[in-house]
Amino acid sequence: MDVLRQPIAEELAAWESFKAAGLGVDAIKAQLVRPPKRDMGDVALGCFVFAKNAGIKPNEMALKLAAGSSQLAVREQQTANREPRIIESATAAGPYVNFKLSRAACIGRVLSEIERTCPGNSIDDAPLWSFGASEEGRGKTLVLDFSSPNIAKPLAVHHLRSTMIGYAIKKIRESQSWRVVGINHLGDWGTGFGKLIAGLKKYFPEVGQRALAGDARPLGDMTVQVLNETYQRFNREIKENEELEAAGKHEFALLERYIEALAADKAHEAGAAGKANFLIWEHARGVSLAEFERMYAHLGVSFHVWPVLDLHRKRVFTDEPARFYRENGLYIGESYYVTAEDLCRRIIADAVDSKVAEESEGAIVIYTHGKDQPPVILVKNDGATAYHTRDLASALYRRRHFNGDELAYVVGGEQRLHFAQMFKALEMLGHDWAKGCRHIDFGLVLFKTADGKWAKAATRAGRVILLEHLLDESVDAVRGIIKEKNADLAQDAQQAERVAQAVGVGAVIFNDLKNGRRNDIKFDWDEILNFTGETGPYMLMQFVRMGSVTEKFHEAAQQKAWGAHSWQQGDAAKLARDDEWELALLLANFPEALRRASAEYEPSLAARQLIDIAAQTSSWWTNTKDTRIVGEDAELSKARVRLVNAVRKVLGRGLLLLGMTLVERM
RNA sequence: GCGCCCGUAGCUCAGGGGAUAGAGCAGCUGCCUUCUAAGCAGCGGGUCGCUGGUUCGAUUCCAGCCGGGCGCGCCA
Repeated sequence: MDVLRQPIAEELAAWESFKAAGLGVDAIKAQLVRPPKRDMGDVALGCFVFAKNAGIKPNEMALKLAAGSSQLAVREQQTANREPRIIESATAAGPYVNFKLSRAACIGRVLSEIERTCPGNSIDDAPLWSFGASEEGRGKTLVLDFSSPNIAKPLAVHHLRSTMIGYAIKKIRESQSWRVVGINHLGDWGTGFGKLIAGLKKYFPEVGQRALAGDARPLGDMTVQVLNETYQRFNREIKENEELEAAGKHEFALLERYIEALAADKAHEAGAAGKANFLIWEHARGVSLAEFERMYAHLGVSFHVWPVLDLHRKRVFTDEPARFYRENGLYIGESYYVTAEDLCRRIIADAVDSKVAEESEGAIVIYTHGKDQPPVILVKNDGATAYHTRDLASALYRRRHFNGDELAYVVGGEQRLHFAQMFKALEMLGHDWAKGCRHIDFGLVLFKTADGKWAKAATRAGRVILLEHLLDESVDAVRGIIKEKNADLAQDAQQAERVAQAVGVGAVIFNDLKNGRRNDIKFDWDEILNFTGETGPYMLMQFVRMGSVTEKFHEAAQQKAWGAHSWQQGDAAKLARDDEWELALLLANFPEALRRASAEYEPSLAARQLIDIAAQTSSWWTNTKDTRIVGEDAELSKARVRLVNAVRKVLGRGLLLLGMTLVERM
């Protein structure tokens, strides 16, 4: 209704009956809804609020307002040379006024708006389509933390959630003119890495030797998988041998001391052992990043290491920062904040000086939620910083370097307490911008346990599925379907593979984004590899169909000399069917769905609107089989293909915003 | 135990102070000489967890209870 809501409200505001009631455009706009049944009308105006303010009953208000329709004939004359009038009639129905709209006028407006905002017809033009854009966030910056996996661990399905929810939010926000800085807050610091180093030295002595010798690749060809197994093996052994715990802490302390020395340009004083640990850590980080990169490439996501440096260690950020931030996020791992501008230390000093923090059990803590709730730990009893400290530092950094008006964190709901504490701590430290901090939480990925219940992923219990495995299975299933159903496409092996990737990965992405992000996801192979119904492949299917009808039109146009792109002159008045009207209304509503998706950090609101559009499209497609969309009647065919084009662009635009890849055939 | 999140059709989920609560999956029935059937049309399927409260009106808001999940000081 969005493209239509404004003009409808403007028209109504000009009615004498609305003027008499003192109702302006905005007040009217807020009360416009769709009636529950088609035969009631096209839009309804709820009169509850107006009636309350006027001190009369809603039914009476509805009657009064509807009476204004008697002036429609007069209005007709006044608007004779302007845009065609939209409202055709008004009837009071209980507490509502139901309006019938001029279909031709409305569809004309919707199609024109989509055509105006979405130039070009190829999928290469699609990134420029902007239907539903707004200026809401112009001049404002959102710093968006998403994906943020831990290094030395493989990416599992639950990482997909943060990555794709975050990526979609980034694109959706950008559509509302926000500048969005995506940040991949790599989990690359903490005592865990001391344990990893200790484990590597214990089980693979050559790693320690190479590192001591200054080898920059002490891990050789080790994979992330091996690193992860080493870490787990070491952890298992800790349970039997408590001394290993201390060994891990020791290795981490060496590493932290070294990196601090490095930042202070005193690395030579830090000793060989620290440097060796640093080399191991740095290599492990590199191995992990290489693996992440492979996965991100599949998903179409890109991050750059921050600060972006050239060989001479000068910032060579980019000539086009706006574009850079649109196309890339930044890797700023936790480790960055250990040394960055001394932020951690300053936060600690600040908290202690202002008496916000206090000493407790050998640690320095902030009680954010009372003494009976766990505190934020700034300094652990072994003197090391905790992850809270680094998170606080990162918030300050983001605020300072990226001027974030909002700082948002796309992180699972298990960490609700953590973020509540962190935001509260910022507030207690006097940072009033903490009000602009948001935890964008999402549900867990659950797996079936041996006794048939659903439970959180657990590597040890074998309840974990690697992201790569999931994507492979999905793409593989799509390959099979292409072979089975589209022999033409299958013959072009290269093209078929591209399509299989786009559709297979798209299926996984759409499955993740179509429902509210806070729902837990029950991982079920049968469901995720079932491509019927409200799925990614279904969405792409409708997009592809709209493309092939357009091609069909061009063939027919050539044969019958209609003119190659003559559909662009299609007359909206020819679109008289109910399903065409319904479709136009759904298209008109897309901008509002986008706006809400942006405001609520909820991609599913956009995805749902797209599902409705796709379903209505598919129904229309089948129900026009008798006359065909491209049929004998030139004028009807032109008008319908004009609608086809609009649907194709809105679907294409929406799917791109969700992070999917478009295809021409499938 | 405390804190937070969640209970809508057999399953997975939309919706949300207002007009007869909607989809998909699964099941059953039809529909491919014709623009892609990864589709469409139809059928069956509901005490919106329970009990109170606020309201002209509650599935929606509030409280309590029941059921499920997550979190709960030095892992991140």
